Amino acid sequence: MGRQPCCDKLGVKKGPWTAEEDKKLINFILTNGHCCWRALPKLAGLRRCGKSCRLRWTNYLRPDLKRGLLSHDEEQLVIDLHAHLGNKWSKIASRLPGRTDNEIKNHWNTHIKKKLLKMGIDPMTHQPLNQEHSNIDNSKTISSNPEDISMEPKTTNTKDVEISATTTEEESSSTVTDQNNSMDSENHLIDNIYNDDELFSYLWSDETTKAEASWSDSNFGVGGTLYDNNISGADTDFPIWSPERINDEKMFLDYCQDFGVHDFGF
DNA sequence: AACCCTAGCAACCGCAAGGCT
DNA sequence: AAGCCTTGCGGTTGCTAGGGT
Repeated sequence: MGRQPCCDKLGVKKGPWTAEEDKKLINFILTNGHCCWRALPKLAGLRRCGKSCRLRWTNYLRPDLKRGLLSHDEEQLVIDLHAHLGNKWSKIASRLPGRTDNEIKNHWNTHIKKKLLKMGIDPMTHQPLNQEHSNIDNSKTISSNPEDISMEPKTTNTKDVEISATTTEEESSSTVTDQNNSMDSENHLIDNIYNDDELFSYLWSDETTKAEASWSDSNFGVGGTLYDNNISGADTDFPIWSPERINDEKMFLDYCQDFGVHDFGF
């Protein structure tokens, strides 16, 4: 029988999204959530495949996304996590609130890879290029097994990220640092989100009053949580932004105003 | 001014995983 | 247990803007 294509190719638009399409997608998701990506385009009046809609939403339209280049700390975290996890971009992204796997992957390929090469470090193995072979027998200091890597070459200061050797320890230690990191990131997120983007002020501006109801019900998760924790990875252990996480309600409302959801009826 | 080259990023594609029946 | 469906992931492509000649 074979796999059913993700969408009937006929009549499905591809390529860059228009502001109008973005708006439709945002409106629909704010109103109805995204219960079924496959059915979403039809329901939202979009000539796109569900996959494309999901990608657009998760990589570009989600209101909890950070925008702009990765900070030095974030970059360092990516390097450390990559040393540990390899090309598991979604897992890496799950440790960086507001960042998407696609964004991190792109950043890795365009910036970090080059930086590491310039510093004489193999971006895949995280070992010094000229020592790759001589270190094969010296696995105590630098292991070729990603699970065992306890130290990356000191590319930059690593004070903010320390990943211990074992998997379980890694989880707990990185959780602690992630929490610190994500608290900062969270503040950053609230400060920075969408401040500078005219497109978004347009996209989030009007025709969204019907979304009012959905903000208070379960469309965005239990008890009004804005986002499903699984959006960027199943094992997220950093604090996910949600109204509950913001201490007082006013702060939440301020936050909403920051990216234009004041028009949704708050 | 026109052309070429390159870097960066958004989006697509194919496959895999997991859930459901 | 098997097959189907949906979603998620990682690799890759292609467009565009900016810089250089």
